[in-house]
Amino acid sequence: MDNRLVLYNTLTRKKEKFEPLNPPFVGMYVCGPTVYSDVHLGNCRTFVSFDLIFRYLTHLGYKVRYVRNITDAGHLEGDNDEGDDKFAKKAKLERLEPMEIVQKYTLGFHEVLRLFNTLPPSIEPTATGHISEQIEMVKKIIEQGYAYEVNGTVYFDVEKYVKEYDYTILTNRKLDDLLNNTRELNGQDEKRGRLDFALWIKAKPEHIMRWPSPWGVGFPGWHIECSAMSSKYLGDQFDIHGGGMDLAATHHTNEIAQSQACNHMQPAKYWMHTNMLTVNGTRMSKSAGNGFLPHELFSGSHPLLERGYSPMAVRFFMLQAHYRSTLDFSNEALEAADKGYRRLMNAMALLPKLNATAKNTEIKVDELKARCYAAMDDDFNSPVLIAELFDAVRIINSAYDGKLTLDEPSLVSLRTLMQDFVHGVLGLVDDNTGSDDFEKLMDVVISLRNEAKHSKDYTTSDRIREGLSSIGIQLKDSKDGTLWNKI
RNA sequence: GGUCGGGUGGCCGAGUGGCUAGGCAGAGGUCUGCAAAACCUUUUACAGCGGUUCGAAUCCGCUUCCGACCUCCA
Repeated sequence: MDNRLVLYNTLTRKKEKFEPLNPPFVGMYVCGPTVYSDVHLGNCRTFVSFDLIFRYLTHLGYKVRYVRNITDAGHLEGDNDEGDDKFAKKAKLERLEPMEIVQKYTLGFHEVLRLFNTLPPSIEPTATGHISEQIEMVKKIIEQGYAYEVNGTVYFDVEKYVKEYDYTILTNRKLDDLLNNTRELNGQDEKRGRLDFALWIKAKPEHIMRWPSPWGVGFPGWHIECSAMSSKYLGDQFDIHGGGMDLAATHHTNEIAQSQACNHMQPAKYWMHTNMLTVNGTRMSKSAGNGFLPHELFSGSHPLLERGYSPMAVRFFMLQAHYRSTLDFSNEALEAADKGYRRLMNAMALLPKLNATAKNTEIKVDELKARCYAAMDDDFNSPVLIAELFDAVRIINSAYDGKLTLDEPSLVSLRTLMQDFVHGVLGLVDDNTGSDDFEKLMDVVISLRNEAKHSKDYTTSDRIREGLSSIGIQLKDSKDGTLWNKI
């Protein structure tokens, strides 16, 4: 097993050597979506990033248990007992039961991630399926003295917590600044401290999603589900906790506090945060109204797009940036990524057609392979990996053109390398191949055109080529025959 | 206002104290019936100003611009 993997830990703000608590097992928890609306591309980026991480850890031989939750309980719009439950609000708008909303957007989420070729997590627990675990955890936190109940609502006592623990460990903020920047408590507020947050919230009469608890009928606060479910499936302490960077300051900070108060240990050894997808330099988000929906991108129906892009081209686009960098979304950038993706896929398609020769012309596949691992070992640096793979693309194309030769071991090694990294680690597949029937049909068309060419009937051969081009099929002649691909 | 992260060539986007990132686009060439594809060659960089250093785009300081978080969002 590779032991040179280094990853950036938000907890320490440094790259650290990856040493799992119980090798070869790795526990990874990633905060999933709140399924009250369509996922947008920014959400997708996070899940594609963690898919890359999951795939690489698995590729290295780790036995990864990847837990990603579905948030389907009725959290409030704000972190206090005001505002509407998002599901109830949406249910009213769409005239559906809250659980119909949950079902609809859960299915949509799965469909989109399937199109992006992400592997399903090992466990995908839902918040509503773990109400009792959450209640148990709240009870334990109260027992430990870090929470208090007021009129059926339970609050986490941050002021007590900060006496023993570092509340701002994840984001390195100063407690005084947090206090100064938080709303004043108003007269009706039940909370003792300004930074206190709800673990369990008393349901108002109109609140639909509600469960009985020791404190009366209510629903869980918006951080407790992740603490409860991660410890249930991965233990009180596990290896990696991930999510979008936007979750670090509040959600993850409170998760750590809850787990520490309950179990007296850091829940995760490594905290990993993925950066935001931006549009014109500004974060893509639901509330800002600049969110692209996946189907708008695939079909090109979004007003800012000139055309549609395939899910795999978009995945490639995302992987060409490092997960901790922002990635800016534009027509030009997508266009470039799409072409690069096709170039990579075309080379992949040539790989089986290559023939080994007796001698190798100075191609050192082992060195290339080492560079690929070095790239991924350095905090999952997929852009550098892709740059290395384009070296392989050049080798493959040159070999196909007969401009260099590969001996049998090199060719086998090259094929394995490309298979492992392009398909296995990057999760890229060719979305442009047709069905078997279609392939056979193209063989017929191409042979007709080649007959015309041989008889110097270029009018006919060009008509075929232009006709195919007009329906998006590009022909590529070479000495060994004619290849085609969809544009 | 506080905390943090950035400003890299036409675009996207890596990286680094001295050695070509890569993709796309542009230019020239090879191949080709023509084209495409492919291959070869090639132009455009590191926000600004100081400092450390034999050497900085890379480290330090200042300036400036941008963004994220601090309020629901991956």
